[in-house]
Amino acid sequence: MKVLTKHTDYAVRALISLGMKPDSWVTAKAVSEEQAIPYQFLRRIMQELIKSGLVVSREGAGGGVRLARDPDTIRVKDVIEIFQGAVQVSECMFRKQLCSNRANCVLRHEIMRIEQMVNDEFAKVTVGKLISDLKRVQVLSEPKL
Amino acid sequence: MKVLTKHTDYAVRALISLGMKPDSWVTAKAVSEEQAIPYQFLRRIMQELIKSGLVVSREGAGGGVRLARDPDTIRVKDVIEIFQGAVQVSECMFRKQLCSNRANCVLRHEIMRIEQMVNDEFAKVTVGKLISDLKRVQVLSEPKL
DNA sequence: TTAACTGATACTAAATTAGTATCAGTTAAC
DNA sequence: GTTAACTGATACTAATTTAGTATCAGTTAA
Repeated sequence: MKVLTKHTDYAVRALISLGMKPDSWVTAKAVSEEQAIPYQFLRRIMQELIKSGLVVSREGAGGGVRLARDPDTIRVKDVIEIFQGAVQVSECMFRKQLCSNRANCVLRHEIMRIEQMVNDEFAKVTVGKLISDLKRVQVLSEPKL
Repeated sequence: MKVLTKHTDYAVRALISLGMKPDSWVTAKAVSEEQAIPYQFLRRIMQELIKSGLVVSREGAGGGVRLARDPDTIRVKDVIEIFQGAVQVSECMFRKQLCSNRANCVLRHEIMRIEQMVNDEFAKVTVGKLISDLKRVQVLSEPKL
């Protein structure tokens, strides 16, 4: 069971890269090298992130992209929704006729409950949190002076 | 984000059908009609369930399939693992070199945590539980005498 | 002997995911 | 004002997964 697609995975990692270099225009090239993401693929992912308003861009030489807002306000859930669509809340609740088969219905009820949990969890994880985790890990692994 | 594939969804519903008719051989045809599952597709799903030991079959006229054990011991998690593979515990833990990119690593850590939650939840849901939920729903919706 | 079944397996179609390529337009710097 | 370094837009292909179909062989009950 694969939770995140490459799109989402790469997007989050790109957002982390951008979040670690605040107030500067970072090129797609630089991110693609830093995160080992195929350049053209990342470009398309970036364009989605720009369209959705999570990052802003500047064209031309010396241009690039940067986060549009505080990393703490960018949730992994938001990124998932851009690339994989919203976590499905089963149609069951809204369209009664789909529930005529009740075996289907009780199963969906459980699925909905679990999907909601996943949703809530991914809403708690922000790019800001990942960056601070990352910095903590890096400090721990630094050789002692 | 789709949690269950049709394979798993159909399989669970088929198991519910079988669990509701204990001690009798139920044909794939009957299940396919009851649950509105394409017959040939269900047949292949059944064959997987048989191979994996969740159901047993009897060949020939008057044959069919039945649950191999108590519905309370058949977990949705088991079914997911048959058709969608185990919930991925990131390779990150086992192959250190994949963690050289730390942005990747902190993200995976969160994913692993959430996957574990999902895993645990689907382990709690058994076919027996779904059947009892189902019976409860049916009683509630019966017209009063 | 025949009809009702499952066992095994090969196949196709559709959808999703992953990745590539190209050309147009913008900007900084020389 | 030309050029190099960028993003914007968009069209395309390849690989993988998911969904579904079809067929023939073998087993069993009646």
